[in-house]
Amino acid sequence: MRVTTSFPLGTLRDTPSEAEIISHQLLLKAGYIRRVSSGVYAYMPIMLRVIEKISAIIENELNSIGCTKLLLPQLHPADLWKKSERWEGYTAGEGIMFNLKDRQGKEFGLAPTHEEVITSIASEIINSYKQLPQCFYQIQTKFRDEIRPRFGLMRSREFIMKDGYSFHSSRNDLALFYEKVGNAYENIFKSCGLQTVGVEADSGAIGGASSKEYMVTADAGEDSILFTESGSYAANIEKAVSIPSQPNLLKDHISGWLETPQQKTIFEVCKNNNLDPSQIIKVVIFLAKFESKSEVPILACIRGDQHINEVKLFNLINKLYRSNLLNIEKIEDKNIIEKNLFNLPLGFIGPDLDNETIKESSSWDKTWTRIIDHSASSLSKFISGGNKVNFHKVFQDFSFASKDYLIEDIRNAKKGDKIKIDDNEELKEKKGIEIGHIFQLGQKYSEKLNAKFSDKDGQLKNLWMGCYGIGVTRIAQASIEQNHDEKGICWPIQISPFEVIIIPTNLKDPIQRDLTEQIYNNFITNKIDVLLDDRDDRAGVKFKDAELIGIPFQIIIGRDSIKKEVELICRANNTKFKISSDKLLKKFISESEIMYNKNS
RNA sequence: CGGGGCGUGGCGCAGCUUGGUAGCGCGGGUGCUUUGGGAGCACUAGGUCGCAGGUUCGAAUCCUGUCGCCCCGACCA
Repeated sequence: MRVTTSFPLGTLRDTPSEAEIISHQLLLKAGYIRRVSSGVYAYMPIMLRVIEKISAIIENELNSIGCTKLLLPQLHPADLWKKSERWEGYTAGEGIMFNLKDRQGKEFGLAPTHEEVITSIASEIINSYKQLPQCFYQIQTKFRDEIRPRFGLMRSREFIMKDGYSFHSSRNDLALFYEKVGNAYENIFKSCGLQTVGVEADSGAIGGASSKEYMVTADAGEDSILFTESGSYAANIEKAVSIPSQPNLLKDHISGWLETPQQKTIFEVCKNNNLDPSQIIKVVIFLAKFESKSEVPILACIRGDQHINEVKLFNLINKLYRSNLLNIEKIEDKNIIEKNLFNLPLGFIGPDLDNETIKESSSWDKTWTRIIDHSASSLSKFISGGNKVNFHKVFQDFSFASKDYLIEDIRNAKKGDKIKIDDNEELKEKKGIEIGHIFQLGQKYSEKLNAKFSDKDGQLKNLWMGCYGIGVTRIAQASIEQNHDEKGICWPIQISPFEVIIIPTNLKDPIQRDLTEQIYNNFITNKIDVLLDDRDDRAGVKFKDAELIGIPFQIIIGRDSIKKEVELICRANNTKFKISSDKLLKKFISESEIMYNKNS
């Protein structure tokens, strides 16, 4: 490709002010993407080459474990999503699915994911266990109506994703294939030159049993991951389970009521009464809203030095009730409290808050669903709200084990916690960018969509399913987050838009010009991804651009052309080789091979 | 949706407090000089100051509304 005639670069001198994190700034500054609307980007030619390289790596690896590529529609009829009972949850209220009506008034959604479509199609073509297992995948634009798109391609409303769906005759076969995909994923990310961690994850709205996320570790990441140094454990903070630190037990002589005027937070109560947060039980109230329109008030208790994990809480409540849970939110709004609750001593609530606090006139469930975290239930003596404004009290031998209280894990694990009682290893925390996610869905979708096959005994059974995602555009940006310096991007060679860029420093010099053409043609003939910066610009400009766009190798053609000598420079570590032009190709091939092997 | 900030040429910004008819740097074009680290000089094109109302003799500037964008939070395969 020649910059002047077929590959305009579109780099910017200044960093656009809209970008906050480095990878987003570089994508814009180096001319890879242009913003069209909030969370909607155009991928410029140079970006498309990166996307295609990543896609090729993915395809290669998935094909090798027997997956088959296809392409599914992006416009999905609402009926299909109503069958899986996801239409309401994905469109109404907090819905993330763009949806629209055609001229007949028929409803459609723009697909954020394809379980429904693939399941209905697969069930039409799969009839017998003899056809199993099968795995179909596609690489395609997905849509999500993000409330707040941010960080460029990291959280955008339109993005390219590889999504795959597998079908199996048994739970066991699914589990085996899931492992296989996990291995393929490790290979894919390695081949992309990325450092990733596989972590246990929450399976979220998509549902299903087991789920694993692949994270690129980077400070700009939006997820927190907890792991042990030895690698024995790694999980998303949403999912992580740990042993809380030991509490400071209350002294024996403390008992009865504590007057705590205006002390509504744990911090204030501790400061004014010389207490430790682990001696207090914090009570937080939530409202759970269900698809069936029913609303259930939740009383969640946890030790004062710990935090409630709302994902765990959500999953727990979702399991507890029949109807689909839409969301849970903290009850904070004064109007809502006044309308539904009676004399709520906000800031002074205890675990024994009376059901009488819920007004008869309220549309809510009339009893509190009481959930106590293990960290709280194990305290035999503790301080909590007195259910009376300006008072806390000491609870002694309070029995959470009675039938009114559910003792569960609703706690955020945190760094410093231990994993096992007999193991001293502590959890560490890092930020991560989720670039892949694999799930064992089980039979959730095949049941809803009636996707069956005949087993060996001729019996109709529901298909077992897995689903597997990789954020293609997210990989591109995450890679920049991991591979850049003060000059710009340093692509891993495997996903770089070009392997090498040729920079003639002075094209007016006929010797340089001829040598440039000769080298360029030679590289093209040898099927090397080469970009020729044939702009009639000063050398400095071309050097800066080459560094900014991050091509791993540069060939500088300059003064020594007369001696048929050129320079080969490695972008990442700035090693330079002065070399005769007839040995250049060979040298480049050996150097680039080293780089390919090092990264993968 | 709550809090904060910003919309002025392709990009980065000044001007707004105190109204007087738009400016700087970079980028673009042309010419000459220069040519291994974002060149110099000269000339030049390009903006209904997000949009709509209002106040005023006069609005980028003041007022009202509205749209868009960014950041924090809530939210999130």
